[in-house]
Amino acid sequence: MQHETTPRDTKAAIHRAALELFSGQGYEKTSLREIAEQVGITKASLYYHYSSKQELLRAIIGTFIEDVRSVMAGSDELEWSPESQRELLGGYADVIIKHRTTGPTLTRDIGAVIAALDEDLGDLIATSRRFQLWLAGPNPTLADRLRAAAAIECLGAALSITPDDDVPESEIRNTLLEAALAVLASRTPPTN
Amino acid sequence: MQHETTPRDTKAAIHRAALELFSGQGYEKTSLREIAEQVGITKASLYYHYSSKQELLRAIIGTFIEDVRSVMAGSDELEWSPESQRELLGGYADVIIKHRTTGPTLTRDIGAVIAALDEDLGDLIATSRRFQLWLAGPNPTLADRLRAAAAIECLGAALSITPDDDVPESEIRNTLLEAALAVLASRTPPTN
DNA sequence: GTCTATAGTCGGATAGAC
DNA sequence: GTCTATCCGACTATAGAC
Repeated sequence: MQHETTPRDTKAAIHRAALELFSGQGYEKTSLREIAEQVGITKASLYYHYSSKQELLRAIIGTFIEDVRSVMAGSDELEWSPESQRELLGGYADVIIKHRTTGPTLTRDIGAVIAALDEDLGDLIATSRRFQLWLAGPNPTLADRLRAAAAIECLGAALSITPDDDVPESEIRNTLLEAALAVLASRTPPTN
Repeated sequence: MQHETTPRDTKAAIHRAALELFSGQGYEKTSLREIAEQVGITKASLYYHYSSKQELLRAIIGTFIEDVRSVMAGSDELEWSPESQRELLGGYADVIIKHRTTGPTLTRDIGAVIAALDEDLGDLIATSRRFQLWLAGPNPTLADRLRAAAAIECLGAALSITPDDDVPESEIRNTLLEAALAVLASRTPPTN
């Protein structure tokens, strides 16, 4: 009862507003003035909660990055097998679907995201490479690695679902997971 | 022998420099000052050749967009069949591979590209929707449409090939085309 | 915690001399 | 065709009053 607005609400409101604006019009095109306006405070107050625009972006993508890293890191511990391959790919699908709302921000302003990741970027790229390689199976050819990349792209299609097509999440998950597995299994072209 | 530099060279040099910088650091983050600096002229001179930053972007993505539109428009004329499906998907793969260098710019700053397309955007989206729907086959379910989206994403993996992996383009094409077709054929999950 | 005010920077774009 | 010089606007960020 010390303030008329609960202290933590403002920070959360900023987070929400920023996510909305970043998704809608991109990171670069969104100014702190706009965010502050939407929340109903001024730019200066915003700086009390987040010390820079980048830190705000980091706060938004942070949990997503953590989840992705955690799933990918599974490839360092699990032995490759068709079953574990399916399991990890499924986990990856889950993470993408879970963070669907963050998707547009990530997709539209990769450059800004990369800049925000800064020192964590190296780790993430390395982890991602290992994941992709693991996914390609034992003794992979170049084509196998290409297929692994394509399979990952497949799951990214979950980000392209517009809100008005309200497909249940479980169907998105199953359909795309099967699609990704089909990609991995698509060796030796039948005709060409 | 009228000038020390051939007249048309400057315009081409600007185009090259812009493509390089846009790909490397994104459209928004690249300033006209940087581009001019790299070419060895001033900002003002740049405006002699391109009347705005957007027009420069349009020049870069223009031929790609035209090629994509042209391939997708094929779905308006061809009757659906497994063969025509394969043919159109192959054509799409060809276009993406051909314009691989433009890829990063397109991927990284979708927002700017959309803004640059402006009045052509409506057409392109409509064409793209029809293409995706056509690809999903006759009387498609929601899952079929999802698979069509995923198949298209698959081919996008061609954009993620780093220059140092020098896989021959024909192998990229065949591998990804087979992968995309596998996605479309991945109906009725075996277990779930 | 929130405000006003402002510093300081950089962006895109134009005018006009050469 | 290229330059110098300059405009205007918007942005991030900080200082300091309340």
